[in-house]
Amino acid sequence: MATIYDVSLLAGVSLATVSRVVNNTGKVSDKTRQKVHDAMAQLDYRPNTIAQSLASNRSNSVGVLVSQLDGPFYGPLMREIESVLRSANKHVIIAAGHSDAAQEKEAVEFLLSRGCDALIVDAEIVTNDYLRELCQGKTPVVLINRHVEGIADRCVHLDNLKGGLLASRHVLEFGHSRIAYISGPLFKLDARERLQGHKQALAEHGLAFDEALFFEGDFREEGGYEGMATLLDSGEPFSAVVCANDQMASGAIALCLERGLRVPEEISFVGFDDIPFPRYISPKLTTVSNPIQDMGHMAANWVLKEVYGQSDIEFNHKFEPQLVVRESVQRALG
Amino acid sequence: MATIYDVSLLAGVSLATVSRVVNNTGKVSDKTRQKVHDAMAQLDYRPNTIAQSLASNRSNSVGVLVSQLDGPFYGPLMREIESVLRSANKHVIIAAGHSDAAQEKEAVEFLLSRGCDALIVDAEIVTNDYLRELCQGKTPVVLINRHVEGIADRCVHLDNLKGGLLASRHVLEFGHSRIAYISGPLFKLDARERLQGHKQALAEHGLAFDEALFFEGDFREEGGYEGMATLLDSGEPFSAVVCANDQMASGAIALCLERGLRVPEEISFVGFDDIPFPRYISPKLTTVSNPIQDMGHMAANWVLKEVYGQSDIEFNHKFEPQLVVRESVQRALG
DNA sequence: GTTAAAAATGAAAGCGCTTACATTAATCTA
DNA sequence: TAGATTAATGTAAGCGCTTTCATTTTTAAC
Repeated sequence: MATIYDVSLLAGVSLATVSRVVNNTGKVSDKTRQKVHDAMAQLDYRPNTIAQSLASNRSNSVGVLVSQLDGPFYGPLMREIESVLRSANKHVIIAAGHSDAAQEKEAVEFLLSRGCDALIVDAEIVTNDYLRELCQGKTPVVLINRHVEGIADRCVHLDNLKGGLLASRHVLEFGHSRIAYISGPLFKLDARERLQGHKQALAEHGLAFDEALFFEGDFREEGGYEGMATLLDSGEPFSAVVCANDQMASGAIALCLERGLRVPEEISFVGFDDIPFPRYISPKLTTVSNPIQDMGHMAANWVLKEVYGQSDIEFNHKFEPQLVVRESVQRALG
Repeated sequence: MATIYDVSLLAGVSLATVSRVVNNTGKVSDKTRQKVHDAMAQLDYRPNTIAQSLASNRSNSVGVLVSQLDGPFYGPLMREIESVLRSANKHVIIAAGHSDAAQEKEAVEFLLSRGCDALIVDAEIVTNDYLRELCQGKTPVVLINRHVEGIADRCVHLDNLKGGLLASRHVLEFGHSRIAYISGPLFKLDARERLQGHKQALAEHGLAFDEALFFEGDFREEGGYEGMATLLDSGEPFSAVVCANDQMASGAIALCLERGLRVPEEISFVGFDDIPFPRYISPKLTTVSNPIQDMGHMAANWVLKEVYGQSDIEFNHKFEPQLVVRESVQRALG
């Protein structure tokens, strides 16, 4: 592999000049530039990005921490981030936190030691204090899906409370009053916020929150399935189920269909996130949109702007969920 | 950030010695090692991986190229790769090819120039010649989801033909004879191989392949939905649909349900890949398993073994699909 | 107590690039 | 046309680490 030195030799110029044309910095005469380009082409020269990073103290890479690499939620987020960054010729190092404090921290360390110019972090478990300290460091950090006091200007997040409100209000307005709730794991902030929205909606309609109609799931199909079974088996009557995400809603609906319950005729369902798949089940799932891609877009552009001076997007911290009415909620009987 | 030099100063030893204890190479007396460890701890020293890479010509990073970052198929693949590699303290740089030749090549260039120690490549579009040449290079490469003559020892792939055979045989054995086929995009090898399996199964049963019952989709829900509409609207009779992947099957089933067709009573369906979601629709989708995670595991371990000398897994090139019988196929009437 | 072998350590030359600064060439001004 | 600007190029010192090779220290052998 040819080095910059080989190029300078062949072109008959100095290292500095080659570097200038490679990076398009400083003044270079057209004639010289051409010579250098020719030499680069002839040698099939490609800069060693590692050496560039070391010398310039810039890695042109940004670290992304998500809790999982797969799933309908993080996939689109990463896709959006990668796409924005790549079109600016930056690239992405991805690490997974697996919803574990130690792994999240280790991943951050890792990305930092890898010389990332910035971090986009979707941390579920680590404490606010840890994140505040992280933001103190010299590597710029954006937080996704999390609102942390004191560093609000670094957070891109969804108004989960409002989302929860929207979902539950919808079924309430359809006349349901016995409403089961399948929650996400409560160690996750968004799960707690959505639940809070639900409770608030209940209160608005003068209804008390009933522990017997509550199940703490895992944000996955399995949890919804299991939660639905538990709820049904408890014997408590209810006519609608609000699920803290679409995956659990899908699992819950699957169980209902297995047991021969008709949806939405006998039980209504609302989800959360508006992931693609449940649009293809029957009934099509009524849900609350989560503009995760927009948030990824925003985070990536923030990095472009703050770190590379390349974007002039206006920073928007808080994204609004919206109710997406489809077919899984029906008016309560009686 | 403390450098190795600071550590050497504080510990009162040379750079070389610090490097030795950091990398656990060469001989170092216990006493010295302890001094160095103390100094590192005191300074909160963490090696600069970029400098390490430059000096050692080893980046401890492996590049992964997939066609998409999201979706039910690539997510688990990446998860598995990241997990294996990370537990060996390597890390992953991910790039997306977006099913476009130029982008795939650019991504490979990018990963190469980034100094990856190895590449795991799921390339859909670039030619076999390109891949053969790539494998010639000094960076070791494993190919996933693709079988290329001449470099078969670098390929980890699924027996798609057999999978296609399994799927179609299943409906054939249930007595169907008018079988529609919704294919993946034919520029993709796996789509072609699966189709070939279908044709072969047809031939085994003395049936001719009928163009009128064929639709070329896109491996996404939309394509299945659209394909189903086209097929239905064509007026050609058929009692079963074989889909080249589960996503298209889901889209196709969704359309049927919209039109009030009962599945599987009126139309039977088989999918391919066995992704999680369609297990939660009704009817549960009969499909063919695609051990994508196993393949990712294998590819990652190959890298560990060949590049880092760390694994002693036995290399398995070809993975076998299996029929997963659920509820979406019913005996043909008459 | 020598001497040879082994173990521990250090000196220093890179790895391929960037960049401040110095130098030289070209252009302008009066 | 001398002197002052400005443009173009080159020199060389790093960036933080690894690694070869030489040197010193310790241990072993007799």
